[in-house]
Amino acid sequence: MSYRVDRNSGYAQVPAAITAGLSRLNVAPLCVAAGTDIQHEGDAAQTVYLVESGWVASYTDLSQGQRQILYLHQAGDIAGFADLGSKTTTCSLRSQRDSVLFPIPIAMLKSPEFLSGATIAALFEKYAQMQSILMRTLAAVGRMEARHRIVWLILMLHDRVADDTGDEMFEIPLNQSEIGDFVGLTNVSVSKMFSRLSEEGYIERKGSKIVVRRLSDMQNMIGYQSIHYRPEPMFAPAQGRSHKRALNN
Amino acid sequence: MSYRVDRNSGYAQVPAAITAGLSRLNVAPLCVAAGTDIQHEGDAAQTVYLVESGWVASYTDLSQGQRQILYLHQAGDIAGFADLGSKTTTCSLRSQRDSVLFPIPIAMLKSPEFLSGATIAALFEKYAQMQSILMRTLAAVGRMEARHRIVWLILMLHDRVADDTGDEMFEIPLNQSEIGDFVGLTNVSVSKMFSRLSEEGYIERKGSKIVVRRLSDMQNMIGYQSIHYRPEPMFAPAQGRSHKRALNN
DNA sequence: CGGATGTTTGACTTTGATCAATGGAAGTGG
DNA sequence: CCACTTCCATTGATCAAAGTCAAACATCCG
Repeated sequence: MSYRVDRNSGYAQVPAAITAGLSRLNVAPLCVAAGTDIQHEGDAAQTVYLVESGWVASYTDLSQGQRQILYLHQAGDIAGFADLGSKTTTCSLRSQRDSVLFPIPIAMLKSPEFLSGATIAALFEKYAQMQSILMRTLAAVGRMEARHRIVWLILMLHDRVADDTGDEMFEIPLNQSEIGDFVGLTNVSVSKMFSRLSEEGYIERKGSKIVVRRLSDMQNMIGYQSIHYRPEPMFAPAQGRSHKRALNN
Repeated sequence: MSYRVDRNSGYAQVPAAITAGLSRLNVAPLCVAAGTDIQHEGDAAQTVYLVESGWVASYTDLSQGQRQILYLHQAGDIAGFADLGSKTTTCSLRSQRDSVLFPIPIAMLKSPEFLSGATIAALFEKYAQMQSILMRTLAAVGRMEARHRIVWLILMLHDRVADDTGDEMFEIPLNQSEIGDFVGLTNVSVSKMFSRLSEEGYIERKGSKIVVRRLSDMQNMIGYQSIHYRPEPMFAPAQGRSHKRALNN
């Protein structure tokens, strides 16, 4: 697996090629406290946000007051990209934790100055990864029973947050109502499912943190396939080695 | 809205900039009959497919035999992009109707030959649009009751297939079980919802085709916002003026 | 301490799933 | 042309999973 990174947030970080592009633009970082509304559905679409650290949620509110969280952006993700082609934004953004963002004006994003070959490659890769995660979310929400959705959420976050320290404890940057808004349940169901999973020894809960105790049992329960970040850059076909089997288990 | 196009499939078509990139690659079109499996989950990820005409579905099968249709690709869409960064594909592809595809090897997709400025622009725009539709799907599936999901599906397809001929009849390229696999219901529920919508005069059914009879009532029912394709190309590549500000028209 | 925020639990209700039978349309082969 | 099959859609009866409602409990914090 390799790909270790220093930061405590696991190995998610802004790809070097994007950092490089960014440095050419002279964009100032933006620090936001947890719970800040960064963008509201319907605003003019002018900026995308590259997450440097923290957690940001993309969500949308439906006509009958229900909310759907569409994506949890971690370090290295770009929020707001879906609105690149529209006049107004179609989703809202909110920081779930204290976060640092780089607001990139769309005009700049499209400038040749930013779009060097390596940066384009990194962006494509990022978008592919986000699309893949979105699709997995859709499959979980569309076709799994409540219990399995929660297991899926835990495994997905565990996967995205994983580091090699062996410390398996991590935090879900959502409260139970928000978890419900993410996986299509109510806070009550979420609470019940968590309690059951805890009773049955699949997870252990310490405050808002979680330890996965029976990882492979949970993976088997829902047939979970690990999200594998590519250990080698997309545009450097390079030596075959590495992820032979990264998958299953 | 403008943007009329000749073909009978409404105004969806392959963006010119992508056609241009394609012509530099010498890719032969691939004709597939309706119901053909084009790619299976787990295959090596080597190719993406640009849809020239027809309908292609991306789907995934879950461990307990359930299927989730993730995306309906129409002319101009690219299927398989989510696997750009992985070794094996995470979704399967199937033609829902007779279709013509351009299989683009990923190595070629990444070649500078294909990736001219205008082609990059068109790809970004396409991905943004697909991400946006995926997010809307997720919101519908995650947070709407059965009846509203069906209404959403009809409106979404109506939107994507719309042309200006005033002929409001269109075909859903899915049978009722597949519709269920798309919006997270069973075929039985889908049948009941369609029957009710028809009784109530929202739609009219002629064989496998549909006419929307009370469009704005349906839009109000679920607070539907039209997917708006941008009336002008994002990078305005053709006439020199290139990337100045193309956006927020 | 009081207030805000979030979680847990139980009683009850509802939506959509499941099961099963029926019917229709299209295609095939004799 | 008629049996026969296959694939799909429809309908009704029943059931179960998750939603709703409401109250209690926990934590945190000034």
